[in-house]
Amino acid sequence: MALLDARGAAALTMRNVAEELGCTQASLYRHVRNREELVTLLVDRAISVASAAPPEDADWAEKAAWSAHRFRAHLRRHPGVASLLRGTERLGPNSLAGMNYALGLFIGAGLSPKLAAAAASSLATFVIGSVHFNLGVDARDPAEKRHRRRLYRSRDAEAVPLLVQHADALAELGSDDEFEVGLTALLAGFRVLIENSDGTRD
Amino acid sequence: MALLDARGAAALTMRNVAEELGCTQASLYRHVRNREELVTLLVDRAISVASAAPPEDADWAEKAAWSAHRFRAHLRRHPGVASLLRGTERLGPNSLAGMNYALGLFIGAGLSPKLAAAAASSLATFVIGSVHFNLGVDARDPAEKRHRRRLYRSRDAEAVPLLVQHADALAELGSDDEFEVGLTALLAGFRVLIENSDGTRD
DNA sequence: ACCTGAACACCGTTCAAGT
DNA sequence: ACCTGAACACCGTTCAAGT
Repeated sequence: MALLDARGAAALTMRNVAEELGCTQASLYRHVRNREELVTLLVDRAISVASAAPPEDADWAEKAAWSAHRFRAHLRRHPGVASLLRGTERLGPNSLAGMNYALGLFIGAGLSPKLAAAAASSLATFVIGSVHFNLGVDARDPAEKRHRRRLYRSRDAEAVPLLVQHADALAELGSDDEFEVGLTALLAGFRVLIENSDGTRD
Repeated sequence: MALLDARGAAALTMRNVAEELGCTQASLYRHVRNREELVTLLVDRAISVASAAPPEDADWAEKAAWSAHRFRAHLRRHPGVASLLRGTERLGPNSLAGMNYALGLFIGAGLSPKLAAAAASSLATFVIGSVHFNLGVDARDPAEKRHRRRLYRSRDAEAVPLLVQHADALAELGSDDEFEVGLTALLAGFRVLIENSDGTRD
């Protein structure tokens, strides 16, 4: 994990891990089936750190938002972990615990187990996806902002007129704002879903 | 692209591409700066195929849903492309055209350019994320379904009681349902956003 | 200009051999 | 049981040399 944080996902090779641990690469295979398993373990551990319990005095939407923010913040602080996240690694014990928690949250809010699971999963998809697609981009860096604006403005005004026209607004939009809008929309959508399924309940 | 579809992302090596093209690996670097550039070009081409125009007689939400479904379907038919998708590769001409289209859609629906960009970006994040995190999982396969149910049911009932309790419902939930719920929620949330920003408009 | 052959510095994984 | 050294079959990239 130290290696991953310090030198990034690309440096997480069996040779480097072995060196960090002071043994040969071959010995690692005594403790871990292959590199894939090592990655799974690392990801699951990172998830455990990220999933603390939200404040008790809050409704489901506030709790969901709180957890989503915390999870995202943790992943952004450890970009190496984020870049390792794939669909196949949701099976570790800590990932499952997180899923169990989210499921309880949405069932408590009034959704059926199936809908609750879909909602929880969608939320996780969005959080992880939004980190994943903004890796290596620091939105707060002014140089980055200028670069984005120049990029949009220099495009072909015939092909993508709106990008050119609104280059300033687009450059201004950081990944934080983007995340906030998406999260708010998703939760508002869940609320609509809850109200609708309330109506059709027997 | 043929190589990618036939043998997957892992087989997309410079040596294999060279062999497919009937030349040496070294010659590839005459046409492409490095492997990264090759990937970017492939991804952008795939996006162009996926982004056809939705039917004219539809409101913004129907159009957005139509495009999202089409994009997702295309990515699922070409898993190799999906697994190559990263945040850094949204800069190809076709990706930008898609972004321009989505921006127009949400501005037309009544959002400010900034909010429209955030909405478009969130939607893309969700679509790509949901494909990404379900790679290699065929939800319709009954064996897969049984396997999921067994997986949930065999967990520790103390640690993750809800997963065990609702194992059947969770196993039933495929990635299609999951996507549908998330997409609907996101669009419903955008609608709320539009109504609110209508009210506060000068 | 474009291509080749050969090399460089890396990977993940395996396995007989040691203790 | 755990570790080592050495190898195997791969990577992406570079570069002098050819045409």
